[in-house]
Amino acid sequence: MSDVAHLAGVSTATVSRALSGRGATVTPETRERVLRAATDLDYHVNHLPRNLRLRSSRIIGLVISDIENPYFTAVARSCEDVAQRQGYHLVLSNTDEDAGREVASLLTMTAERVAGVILASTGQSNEGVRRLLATGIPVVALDRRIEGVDVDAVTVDNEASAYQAVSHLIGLGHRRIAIIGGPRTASPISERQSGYEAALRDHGIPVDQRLVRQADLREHGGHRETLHVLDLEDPPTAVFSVNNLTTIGVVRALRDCNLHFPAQLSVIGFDDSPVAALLDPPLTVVDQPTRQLGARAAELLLRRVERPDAPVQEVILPARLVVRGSTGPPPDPA
Amino acid sequence: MSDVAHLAGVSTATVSRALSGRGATVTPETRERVLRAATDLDYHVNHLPRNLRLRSSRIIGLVISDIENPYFTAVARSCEDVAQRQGYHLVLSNTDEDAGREVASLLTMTAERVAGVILASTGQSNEGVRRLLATGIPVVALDRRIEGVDVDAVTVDNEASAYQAVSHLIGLGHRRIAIIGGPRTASPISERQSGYEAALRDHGIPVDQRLVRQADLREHGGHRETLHVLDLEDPPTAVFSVNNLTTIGVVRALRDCNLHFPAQLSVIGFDDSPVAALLDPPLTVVDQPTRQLGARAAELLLRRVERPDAPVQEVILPARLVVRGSTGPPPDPA
DNA sequence: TTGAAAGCGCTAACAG
DNA sequence: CTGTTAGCGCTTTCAA
Repeated sequence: MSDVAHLAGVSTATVSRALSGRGATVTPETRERVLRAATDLDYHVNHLPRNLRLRSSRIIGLVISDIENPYFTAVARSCEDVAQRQGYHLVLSNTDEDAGREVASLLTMTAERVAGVILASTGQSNEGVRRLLATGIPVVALDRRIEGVDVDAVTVDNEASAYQAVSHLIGLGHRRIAIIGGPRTASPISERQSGYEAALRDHGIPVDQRLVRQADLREHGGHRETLHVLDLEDPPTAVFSVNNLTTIGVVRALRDCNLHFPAQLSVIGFDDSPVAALLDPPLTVVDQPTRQLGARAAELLLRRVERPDAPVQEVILPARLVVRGSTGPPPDPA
Repeated sequence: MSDVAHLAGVSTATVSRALSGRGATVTPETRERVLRAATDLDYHVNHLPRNLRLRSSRIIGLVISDIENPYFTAVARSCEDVAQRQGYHLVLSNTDEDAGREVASLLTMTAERVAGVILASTGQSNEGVRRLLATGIPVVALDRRIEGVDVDAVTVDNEASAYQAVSHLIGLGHRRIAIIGGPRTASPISERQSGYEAALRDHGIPVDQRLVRQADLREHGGHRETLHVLDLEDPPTAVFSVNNLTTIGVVRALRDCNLHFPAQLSVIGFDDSPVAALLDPPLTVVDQPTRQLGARAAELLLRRVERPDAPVQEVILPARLVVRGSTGPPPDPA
């Protein structure tokens, strides 16, 4: 940088002003000279000292629980689009639903003084979040609320969408509807279960706890729990799967049992994908607004980076039931 | 930090040595005192000055062309696992096959002085790579070679695997085999096309250019090009799709035309996934070793971070044909 | 509008 | 083994 200053015949302060041009006042002519000198010397700014001086970087962290889940990658993509447009870069970190990894990630991000963090928390510890906030780094909760801290959040109206999905099944005549759920610690999952229970209750159908299963949020869990409910003496006529990965397991289980949907069993999954529409028949699903989730989260975060003490905001987005071929009336009573 | 030094009754240099403990020599007793002081004051190290001083961060960049492609997320996951185990963090950047975004990403990573970069290049410009290397930041090519620069690389033996896939079809009796390819600029794609041509040639089958299609690497392209070849007066009896996203389009096109595989047309796709096995019948695919690709790339990079002038290494991993139900003998001549 | 100079908070020579 | 000291390369007051 001092080389550039020399060549342009100015001070390093002026080079800085000319190049970063942040509200700085430089003669167009001086700027021109500096720019040319920088080009001639193939000079490119180094962010390390800048970050130190500014006590922050233009990087925002996105911490998700499963990088291989299309739901999160869709969210990540839209986050990145928004961030990039504002001149921020995205650091992606994958926790695998492991609270320890989550904390470790957040501590590193704190140490690196990222500009802010968007977090889909495992919900098992908020130590990492507390340190971020203590260091003055804003946090936006994505997909899941974070217990015990008051931060901006972008979530989906899980209860309403589950209610709608289950009501659809009830409307088709189903009475025995299984739910393949997950750990209650994740708020979206427990909200979907609540929506399921509310829909049954409102239609005068008692909740049969044997039909309420908790799987891991993987294909394996969906497969196992589906086999479990199919094995009951009074099996369900419909299955509501609350997660895209478990849905794959559900479909595989039906395939294994040689059961066809919707003739023998109706299926509703969560999250849409090109492949959901490719199954035969195509899957009825609850489609989450992933694009918007990511974009809104990034917007909320960047807004707060600029105005750290704006009022806390919570955005709840609606999901939408996409009715396709995997749901139909229950089979005639055996 | 100076607060901690005060409380522990030592200098900041000793605090640094005690906390980062890099080959540093501190009495266990002193370290103990420093650690306690740090805990008492809730002190946590700030990487910004450290990065400046060390002229580098412990962050490695991973630049991919499509964050929503399961192939790349699987690679990213294994990269991150390896990196994290060595105390590095991963910055993920998505270029969307856009050379401009690729260059911009690499310039930012250069400015942030990441420890190294793993790059699946669009192959349209190596300006970003040149600046990285000029700044002394190592680069590993992933999936695709980078023209004009001599760097470590981890790729798949695309030609051999395509050869194997097409030979499988020929062995079943197919003679008219279409390939749904992509832009030749991406080396894996053009290698797969070469493998396709070699297999035909070795079996005495002429290459019919009307069956060689170049799609974008998206679902849409696969769909369109499949419809195109099906519309020929002499349509193929088998389709080889060289990309996981185009394969989805291929399957959708067959669905649209009410064609069943393998009875009326055999299909081979690229990249395995839980869903490929769920289609009815399940898809025959070329399964790339994504786990290994990511892990080897990260290992190569970290090795080079430590020994910058080790000899350049190129790792070529084999892919494997997984024969399932979507391939069978061609239909009886009409 | 520009320059001089101070400093961001660590790390690493060097001396003791 | 530990302290002193000198930076890392920018940004930003403050004064001219």
